[in-house]
Amino acid sequence: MNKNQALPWENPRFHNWIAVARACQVMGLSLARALQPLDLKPPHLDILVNLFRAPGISQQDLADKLLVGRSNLSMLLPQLEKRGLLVRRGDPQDRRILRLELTPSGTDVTLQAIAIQSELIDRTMKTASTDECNLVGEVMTRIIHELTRPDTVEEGQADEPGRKKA
Amino acid sequence: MNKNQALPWENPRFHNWIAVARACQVMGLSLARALQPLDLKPPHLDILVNLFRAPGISQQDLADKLLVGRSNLSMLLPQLEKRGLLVRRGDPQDRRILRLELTPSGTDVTLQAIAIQSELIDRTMKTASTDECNLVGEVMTRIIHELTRPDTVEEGQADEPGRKKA
DNA sequence: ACAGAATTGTACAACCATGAACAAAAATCA
DNA sequence: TGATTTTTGTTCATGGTTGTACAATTCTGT
Repeated sequence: MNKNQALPWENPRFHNWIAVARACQVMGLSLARALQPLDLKPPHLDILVNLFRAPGISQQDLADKLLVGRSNLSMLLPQLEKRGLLVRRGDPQDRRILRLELTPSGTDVTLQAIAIQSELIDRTMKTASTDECNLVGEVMTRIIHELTRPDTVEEGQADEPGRKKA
Repeated sequence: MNKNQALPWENPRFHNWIAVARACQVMGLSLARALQPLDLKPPHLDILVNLFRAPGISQQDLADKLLVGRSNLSMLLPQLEKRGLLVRRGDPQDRRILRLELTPSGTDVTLQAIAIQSELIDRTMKTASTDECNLVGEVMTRIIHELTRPDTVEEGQADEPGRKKA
């Protein structure tokens, strides 16, 4: 039991990551509250932003970007479509695919939501200098690459988050 | 509409935070996979670790620490109790309170889970130097304080995450 | 002491997310 | 061409999370 560090709380890597995780959690809660007036939740915002930046994307590609399952989108997208925020148009070239696009009203809501999120993030991150901020982003990018390296991810045939890339 | 920054993608604070959020997401997915052999999910680990560090804590205090609702714990704790990982003992001083404690078997599982999590975090954070790592943690701590400042949180009387402190 | 307020944990309905099984369409390959 | 495999999206059962309503207990103020 004592051949390696039994309790990792004095390990800087460990407790510093715990701080990252907690910051994400409180940011998520704050964002959820800030989005309430628009009747949106963070997952909805993720969808809308990706549609804003990549109009015409398919549901599968969107699921890959968001790291969620296709079934998730199959449940959420009809709701947003009924609210008139987006449309799903069949692709004549490949009739399996539904291409997603924001409606004008959806674009409007998306811009409002982005403004809310941006304001929240800006206020929050003002506690760090630009240099610190950039360093944090750089470290996080390295972490993402480390965790998505194909040889450390090796996984099965699931429908769900983190599939093998075509 | 153009009185402020319409699209914040060239804002360093914004896109660097997006990197933080994504890193947390992939870390969460990796942790969930790494915990599968123990038949635990990240929320279970959060509970066990807090019981390990604060034996005898009440459900309410635990919910406050985890930033989840009491009802959440009322659903999860009986499962873990049935698995023999913890016990809920009534407090003779205050008969409303159930005090939580790990069983020996629960302590054993918790130590295994912590080892798994610690290994994952250590491998991941090795992509950053100790100084970078500490700076990240410091920035995150500032962010947490900013987001939990009482005057910016002002909220209602909900049962759920982020209540006013007694 | 006692009435009203506050706190702790539970029960339940609603919603969200996941993974497996499925149908339709396209790609592959003999 | 025709058979097999792959890809895309849906459906459904399961389980996780939230918020509300509630019973039991303790606290507060008079």
